[in-house]
Amino acid sequence: MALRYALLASLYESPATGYELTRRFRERMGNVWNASHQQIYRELAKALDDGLVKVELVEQSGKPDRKVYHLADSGSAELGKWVNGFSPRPATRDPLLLKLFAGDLWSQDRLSEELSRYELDWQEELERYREIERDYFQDVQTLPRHYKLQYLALRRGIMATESWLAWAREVRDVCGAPPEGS
Amino acid sequence: MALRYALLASLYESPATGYELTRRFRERMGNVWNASHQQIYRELAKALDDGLVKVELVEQSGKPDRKVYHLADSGSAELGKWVNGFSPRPATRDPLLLKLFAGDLWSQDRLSEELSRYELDWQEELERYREIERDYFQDVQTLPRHYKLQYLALRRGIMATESWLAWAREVRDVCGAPPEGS
DNA sequence: CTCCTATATGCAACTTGTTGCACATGGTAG
DNA sequence: CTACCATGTGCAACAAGTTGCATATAGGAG
Repeated sequence: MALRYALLASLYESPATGYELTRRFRERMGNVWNASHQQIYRELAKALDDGLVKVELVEQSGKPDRKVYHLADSGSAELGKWVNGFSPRPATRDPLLLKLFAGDLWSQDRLSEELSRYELDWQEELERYREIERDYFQDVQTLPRHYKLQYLALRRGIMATESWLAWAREVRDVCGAPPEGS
Repeated sequence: MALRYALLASLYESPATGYELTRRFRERMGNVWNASHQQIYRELAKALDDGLVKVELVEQSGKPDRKVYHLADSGSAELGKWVNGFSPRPATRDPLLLKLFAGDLWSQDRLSEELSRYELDWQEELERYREIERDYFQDVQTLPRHYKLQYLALRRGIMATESWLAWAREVRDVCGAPPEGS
């Protein structure tokens, strides 16, 4: 049911179309929740069926009509119940770490190569996050609680990515695989 | 297909029954891969069907026979191919972070309470990891590569958990929710 | 004596996530 | 002129993960 709550939580911020929700997940909430547009459209239809959201049709010329989804009263009630309940930690399933257990089959060069790709990725992501931090969260203590909490989600993204980068350095230390430029 | 490779990787270490694989995932590889016993038995049957593993029946009195699975040649070949290919980063879906986006519906007390539960959990996990580190990985540089890589998986667990704990402290700083004993 | 835990296996139904495809148009890059 | 990208919606098939149940025995806690 968690995707359902992810959608409700995003609609709680502001009404949106399935397309916009897809972008929010990809761009602003990538660190928090992921879902494809197919999954989102499917789940929105179900939530509509269950009366948790309402739709407003907005006609457009050329393109298909926009279906703007709003949170219904029962929707925010449900969301409230879920948010105030306890959620267990998500399970980890990481292919990169898994490969370490078949290390003898993994050539040192390929490990190093793959690690470099990940590092580039993490570095880029970290820079994106830091930019958002600079641009939108200068004076955190003065912000209303709502934005403080979103800031904390961003901070989690930053810290998680930094932690991966620090780990990558340890991998190179232990395995003697020097970074790209050395 | 990734669960399949998780099983092959674990069998690459040593042959095991479905039951033992379940325990390995839960105890030693919790940080890397998770799967229920139902999922594991189902996937083992499929892998057997595809000729990637072999079974050896070991009779027992009282209990059901043990089915000890071994990696077949085609199994380690497949595993080798997968390990040396590139795996994209897994998507994140974290209910705790998601709740931050519906912050107005989340009472300060419940946030603080839930955070405390997570912190206890992380703390315990961290101690378990540190114990393993102390007991089995004293002289990392002298270990063969195979164990070095497993050590790095453990290090990832330690660093990830430490990072979560550091984040929890930031949450308390920003939200003014003091830790348990204060 | 009963309940719980550990060992050891598995089926069936359901939910969630992925992948490939489809349609419709306007703008921009080559 | 053509190909791709952005907007906007969705179906269908499949793979993966969850939840509930079932079976069988031995040992320990209460």
